[in-house]
Amino acid sequence: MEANSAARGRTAPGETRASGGKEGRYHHGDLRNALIRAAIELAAEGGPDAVVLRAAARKVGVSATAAYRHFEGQGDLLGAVKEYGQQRLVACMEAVGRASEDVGPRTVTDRMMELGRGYVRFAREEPGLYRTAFCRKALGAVGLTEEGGLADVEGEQPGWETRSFELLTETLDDAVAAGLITPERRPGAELSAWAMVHGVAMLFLDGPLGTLTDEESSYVVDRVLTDILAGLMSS
Amino acid sequence: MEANSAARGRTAPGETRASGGKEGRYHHGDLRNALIRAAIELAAEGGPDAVVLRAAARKVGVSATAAYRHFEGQGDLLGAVKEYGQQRLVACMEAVGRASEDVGPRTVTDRMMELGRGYVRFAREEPGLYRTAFCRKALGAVGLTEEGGLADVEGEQPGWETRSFELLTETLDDAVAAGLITPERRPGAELSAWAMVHGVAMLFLDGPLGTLTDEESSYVVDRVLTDILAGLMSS
DNA sequence: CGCAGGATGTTTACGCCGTCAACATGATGA
DNA sequence: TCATCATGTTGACGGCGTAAACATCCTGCG
Repeated sequence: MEANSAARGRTAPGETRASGGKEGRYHHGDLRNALIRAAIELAAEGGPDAVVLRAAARKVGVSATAAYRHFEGQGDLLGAVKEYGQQRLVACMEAVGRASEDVGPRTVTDRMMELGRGYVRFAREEPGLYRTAFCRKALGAVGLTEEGGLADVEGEQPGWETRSFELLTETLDDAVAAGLITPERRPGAELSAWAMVHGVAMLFLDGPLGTLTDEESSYVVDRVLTDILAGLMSS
Repeated sequence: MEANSAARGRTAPGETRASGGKEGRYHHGDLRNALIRAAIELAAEGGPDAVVLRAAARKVGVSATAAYRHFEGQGDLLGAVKEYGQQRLVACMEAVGRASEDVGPRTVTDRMMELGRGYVRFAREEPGLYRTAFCRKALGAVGLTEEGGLADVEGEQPGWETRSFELLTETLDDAVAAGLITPERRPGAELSAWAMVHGVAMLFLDGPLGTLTDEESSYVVDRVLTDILAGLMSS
C-alpha cells in the first residue's frame, strides 16, 4: 500500500510513462500504444514467441494485468504487432519499387521483380517482424474460440487480403494488360507468385540460405523470381 | 514396432502402463519411445506448440521429470517428433510416386509433379506434423546455445538436406539428363522448386487455401507446380 | 546367492507464463 | 463537490520447463 510508493519510482529507463513530464503518474496516458511499441521490439528481436505479455508490460514499467485494460489478452497484443509487421512489409515492397522508379522507367516485369525483392528483403532485414506478420494464433478482430475452434466470425480472414497481396494482384493484372500473361493463366497466378516469395523467404529464415551475403542472396532471389515469372508468362 | 509392449516383462502380472493394464511398475521399460509416440500425437493435433513435455509425460502416465532421463529437454523431444515428421513427409512423397507407378510409365515431369503433390498432400493431411517437421527451435544433435545464439556446431544443419530434399535434387538431375532443364539453369533449381511447394503448403495451412476441397486443392497444386516447372524448363 | 551401484522414475521446488478477481487511484462530468 | 468509471495494482491460480534430492529397481560382480 503506502510502502509501494518506492515501487512507483522507476523501472523502464527508455520509456517515459506519459508524453509530457511527470514521471510517477498512476495513469500512463498512452499505455496501449506503449505496449504495442514494446511488443514490437520483442517481436523484432525474438519473433512471435517473444511477444510475451508480461515482458511488454515490464518494458513499459507497468503491471502485467494492466494490459488487459487495452487488449483481450496476449493473442490480441500479438495481433497488433502482426498488423504492424504487415504494414512494414508493404512499406518495404513499395520502397523497393520507388527506389527503382528514380533510376528510370520500368516494365511490368521489373515491377513484379521489385515486389518480390522487397518482400524477401523485409523477411531478411526484419525476420522477427516478418515471422510475426505471418503468425497464426493472433486475434484478428473477434474470433478464435477456446480450443482452436475456428470462430471464423463474419468479416475478415486473418491477413491474406492485405495490401501486400493487393500489390501483387494489381501488378499481375497489369501484366495481363501488357500481354505478358495470357488471360487464361491469370486466375491463380497470385498463388504461384505468393507461394514462391513466401517459400524463398522461409529458405532464408529457416533454411539453407540463411548464411548468404546480401549480394549472393540478391542473386538467388532474382533467380527464383525469374523462374516463377518465366513460368507464369510461358505461352 | 507397435507390438513392443513390455519387452521387459519379468514376473510382474501387469503389462504396459499405457495398454490399460494395471500400472504399478516403477520402471516403464520403453519410456523414450512412449514419450515420442505421445509427443507425436500432441504434434499431430496441435502442431509444435502443443508438444508440451508435461503433457507427453502425463499421457504416458509418468512424472514430468522422468522425461529428462531420455531427453535433454522439451527441445530435444520436439526434435524427435520433427525427425518423425520428416520421415512421414518423404514417405508421403514416395507413396504418391509409387501409386502413379502402378498406373503406368511416367516422365520426369510426372515425377516432379508427384513429388510436389505428395509434399502438399502431407501438409494438408497432417498439418500438425508438417509444421513440426519444419519447426525451428528443436535440438538437432547438439546445438542451440541459450538466447538463440546459433550454436552451429559441426555436423549437420537442421534438416534441409534430408531425404525429401534429396528426392527433389535427384529428380531435377534426371530432368537435366532428359534434356528438360538446361544445365545452365540447373544450379539453384531446387531452391525454386522447394520454395514453391513450401510456399503453397503454407497457403493451404495458414492462408486463403485452407478451405478448399480435395479436388479444388489438387487443381491448385497442379497449377502451381505447372507454373514452376514451366519456369524451370523454359529455354 | 547377495549385494553395490548405476539406470530409471518420483517428489519437491523455483521462476516464468497467461489470466482472473478484488482493490486502489484519479480524471471527469452532473 | 463528489460519485462514477476508466485505468492500474496486488494477489492468486494453474500450467509450463527445469534442477536437485530422493526412491526404486535391474544388473553385474564377488
